[in-house]
Amino acid sequence: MSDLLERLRERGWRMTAQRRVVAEVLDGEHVHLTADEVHARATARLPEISRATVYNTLGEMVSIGEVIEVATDGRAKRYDPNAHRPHQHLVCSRCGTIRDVHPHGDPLAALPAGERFGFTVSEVEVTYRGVCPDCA
Amino acid sequence: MSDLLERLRERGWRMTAQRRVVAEVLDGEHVHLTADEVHARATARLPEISRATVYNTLGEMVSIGEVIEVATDGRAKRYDPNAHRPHQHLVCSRCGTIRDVHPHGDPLAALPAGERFGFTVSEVEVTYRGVCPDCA
DNA sequence: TCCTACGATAGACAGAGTCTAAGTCAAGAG
DNA sequence: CTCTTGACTTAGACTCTGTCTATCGTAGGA
Repeated sequence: MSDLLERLRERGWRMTAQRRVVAEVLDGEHVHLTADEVHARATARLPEISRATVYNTLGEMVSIGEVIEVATDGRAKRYDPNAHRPHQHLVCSRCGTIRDVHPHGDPLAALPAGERFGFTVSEVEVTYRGVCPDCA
Repeated sequence: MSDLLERLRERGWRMTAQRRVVAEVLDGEHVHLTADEVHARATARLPEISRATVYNTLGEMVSIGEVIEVATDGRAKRYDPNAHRPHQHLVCSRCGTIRDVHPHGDPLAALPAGERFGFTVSEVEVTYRGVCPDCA
């Protein structure tokens, strides 16, 4: 557990109680939390942690690539600590559950040059939608 | 043009000046606008139209399937009147501009049965990200 | 132990979207 | 054509998510 914390330390991060708590919350969850959910869980362990710090810390983790930001429905972003392996998401349209999935092939290759309109395309995000077994 | 307006009438919509203007704005644009951009353009033709009405009207169009809502990371949702033909989106990560693209192959086929976890997968949404020529 | 630059904090602010109560008007009935 | 009615519109307050700023605190090196 908490090799996320280990990797952050290796990157020269100053290790504060707040950052430790945020990393632990993310690492301990199997579902993808919103920033405010992370804040709520962090507050349980460290009552004086502020919302801004949670947002900052999450933002920093995202920018160094340790965590992925997932925008599922235009509501709050969710944070996915499982950044070390490329994966896509499978979302239940009823209950909103998100699962990580690993499709084969490179979806980027499916976009021909003639359809790129001069963009420098760097990434592709695939979201499968359906109904999970529990909701069916 | 404006068969969107025609289809709305056929669905028994009460035809008000506001709805007409919103439909015309959407129909006349080839880029995908945010709700507030739709409001700005609508205001140019009908100065007293309110923001709530634009949101309501867009929401209704989405719910009857005449318009697609595109949620890009954290930013404002954009509205895509091109709902009758399947397509995917190419988003500029700087300015948020969205273009429709048509990749080849069926992205649904890339998800093997063993990765579906019992879900009935019905649709897939692919978003390519990059930097557009103007922002480069 | 002491310093100081990096990190944390509270709370104001901003953007996107929703809700409500009250007023308006499209379109069917007479 | 006029009346009636309930669907539609409005202004603006409100909520939610996220950002910024000024100030305070502290991790970790000297």
